[in-house]
Amino acid sequence: MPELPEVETVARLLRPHVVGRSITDADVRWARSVGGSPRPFFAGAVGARVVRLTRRAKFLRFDLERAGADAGALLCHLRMTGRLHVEPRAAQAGSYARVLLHLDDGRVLHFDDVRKFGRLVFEPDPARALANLGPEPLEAAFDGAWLHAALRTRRGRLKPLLLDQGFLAGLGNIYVDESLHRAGLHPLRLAHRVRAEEAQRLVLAVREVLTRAIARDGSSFDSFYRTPEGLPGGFQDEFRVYDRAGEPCLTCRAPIVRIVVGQRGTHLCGCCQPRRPQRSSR
DNA sequence: AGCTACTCCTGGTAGC
DNA sequence: TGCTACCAGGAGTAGC
Repeated sequence: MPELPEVETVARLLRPHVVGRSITDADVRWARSVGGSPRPFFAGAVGARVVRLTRRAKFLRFDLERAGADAGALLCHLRMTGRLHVEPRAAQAGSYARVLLHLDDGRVLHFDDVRKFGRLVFEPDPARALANLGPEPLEAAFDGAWLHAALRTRRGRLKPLLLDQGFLAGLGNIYVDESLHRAGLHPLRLAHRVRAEEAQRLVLAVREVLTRAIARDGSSFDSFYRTPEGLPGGFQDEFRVYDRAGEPCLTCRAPIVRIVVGQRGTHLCGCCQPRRPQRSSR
């Protein structure tokens, strides 16, 4: 599933192909993919020029201009099976193509999405649309002190909170499981009981996992995620718990177990991630 | 307000 | 072989 590292990879690889290009036409093949109504999408996108492509949380943001003035943005969320890629005009659209944007260099930006959960919408005020997201985990503001203070105000379990994009932006099921294992924290730990040094460990684990995953162009454990170039990522080779139920923990050899937390498959090592906090030595 | 359950979708797979 | 039932999952929304 595209999470922060996958979306970051898509932004990096797509950028040289779309920044500076004008959108000359749009072909909407599934209306809900553009927010339900093709007409405002068409009006917002066609004739505009892409001046920037950035990532915020799991969103791709294509900033648009008309006659040199800001003209909103296209926001794309890939959800589980969305894929963006640029092809020559002659290339045939796949059977899962949901939106096609024709560019002024004769090429076409394809938004494919098997499960139709993804979105490519026109947003006149992108800053407002993205305003409720939590901090970026790779930015300096996300540190142990911030996380500890933020966790103390929450009554719920650790994992559902880390998946909440309003709390922290960009993590999904895979990277939460991987980060919690590396930090030695059980996903069902109560957020407000996480101690300062544990929050610090979690910050370092999240940063480490995301940085490694970005370096490997994300994770492709099934057939869905591919870079815009059509290649799989490589971080699935570094999974320690995700999709490894029954296999030995790479740290202690105990079998990885799979439980369900907030309707999500959750993978952990019961030995390295104890349910009760370890006694502090001091 | 803050948390949990349900919904959207479809391909793949397990079971018969 | 071919059918059915069920699973995966991000995030918006409804409900407690």
